Amino acid sequence: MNYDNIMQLALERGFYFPSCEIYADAQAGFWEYGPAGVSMKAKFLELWRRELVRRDGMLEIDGSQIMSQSVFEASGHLASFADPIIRCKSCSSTFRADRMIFEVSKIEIPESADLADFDKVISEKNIRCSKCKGEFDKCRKFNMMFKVEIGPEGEPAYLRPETCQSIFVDFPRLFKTMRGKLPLGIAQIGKSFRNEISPRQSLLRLREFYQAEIEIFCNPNKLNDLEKFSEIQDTIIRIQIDDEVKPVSCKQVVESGVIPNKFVAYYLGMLTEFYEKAGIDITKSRFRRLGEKEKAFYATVAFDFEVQTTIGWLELVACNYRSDYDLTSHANKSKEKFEVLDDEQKVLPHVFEISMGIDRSLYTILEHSLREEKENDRIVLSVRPYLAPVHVGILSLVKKDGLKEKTDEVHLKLKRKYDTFLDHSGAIGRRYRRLDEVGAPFAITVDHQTLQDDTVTLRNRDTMEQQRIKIVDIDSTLSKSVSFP
RNA sequence: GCGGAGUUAGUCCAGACUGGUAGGACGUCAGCUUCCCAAGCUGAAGGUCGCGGGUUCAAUUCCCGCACUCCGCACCA
Repeated sequence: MNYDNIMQLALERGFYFPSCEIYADAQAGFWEYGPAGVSMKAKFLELWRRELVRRDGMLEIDGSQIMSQSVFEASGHLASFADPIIRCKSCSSTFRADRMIFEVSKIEIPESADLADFDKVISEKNIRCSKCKGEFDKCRKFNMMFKVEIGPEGEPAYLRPETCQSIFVDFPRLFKTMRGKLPLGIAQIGKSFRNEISPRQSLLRLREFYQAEIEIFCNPNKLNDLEKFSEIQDTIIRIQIDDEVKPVSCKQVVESGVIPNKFVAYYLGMLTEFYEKAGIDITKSRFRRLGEKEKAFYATVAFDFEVQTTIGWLELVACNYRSDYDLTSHANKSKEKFEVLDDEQKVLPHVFEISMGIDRSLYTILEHSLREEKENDRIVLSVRPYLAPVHVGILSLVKKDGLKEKTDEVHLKLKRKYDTFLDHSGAIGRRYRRLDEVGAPFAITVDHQTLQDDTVTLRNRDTMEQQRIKIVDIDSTLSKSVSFP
């Protein structure tokens, strides 16, 4: 199913929809999660906690979304998270100054150079608009961070453009108080904000979006000294080598030197296992090593985890080896000490980051899970049961003869523990179809036989088959079927 | 930001050229019927036709501006 099908499902079934849509001044790039979206997101994040945070013994924090200016002076975002742009005075086309200059004059100016340097070259080389030959306005910086003003004096601060800065800033306290030992993972789920020039495609390019980020602090001298590597050494990851995606075990990928060390391979393997359990079609995924030009300014080695969707390859996770870039910067700026003891030696940890886009991941799960079954005239969202927005539909075959009351009783027993949907009205087939579309893996139906022997039918979403089970056994049956792996 | 196409009920769309405040399908709700897979019948609710301005006696329709959505370019941690 394609992007449009997912969009329609999202709007009709309450997965997500545009923010502030009743007002004309609603801005692009902001979307809301509806009930089904929230339910699925919560379960996805629970899986993430299980498969990454708890599995690897990481710490989880929840930091402020607004952070002080100093943080971003140190992190480099104030200077580097901005593009020098020039605008044509006559046709108002906007270009990146550094690229325009390079194309025309072959002079390379780093994008972080002073604005005056760009203006100087533009006037010296008489660079004109490539569309209309018009003159350019003065070069200016477009910073993608949202600035906010704090208090009556309007002190400057920023909405964080990535969640991880809290983790770096908090690292000294966390390491001391949580009795940290390297390697130590610190994780965070939260919102980040980027003033994208042109947000697109609903959840895929947002101005306000969710990230699940993990920063693993490690001793750079011990990147191949990792006992737990044996856990994932046979896990197959799909990695792009010379334009070809090959499935290779984590062990092989290190031995062949495609991935620089066991440490990185370990987390890429773990990430693959996570997405497999999240129901993404792993055969449509790849790790792609980024070239020098594509990498973020803080990364020394970067792998993107990408998946194939109907609108092309989509980046779900950025895995960056950030070395000591962040800790050194924050140490210099704040005078705080970031060195820690590892085997009686003082080291400044390096950081490997797994930066996941939650919204994009959820979209991909929907796209990889939604299918149309023409023979049964239905659309089915075959998500993993433990991620389903609704675990179980609870239906009365008909309303009368006391079946409604009996159904309500069954519902009452289940609704605290499971995400249920109670439904008494309409044709039974239609109610099953509706549940199929929100991905409910099971439906329980109370019929006339229920009144005689306290049994109900349990319908399986994917097979449409039913089995009859005792009411007292519903809980244990469901419990097994919808629990996390 | 540029170029193109759009925006009408929860969803998908018709209507407009020829101005007189809207219609279908699906969905939703209620009732009857059926009694396990979108059946049928009856009825109902739901739209200031994206927003603002202009022309006009009258604008969803014509004109202008803006926003949003989609596609392409550019941008993109």
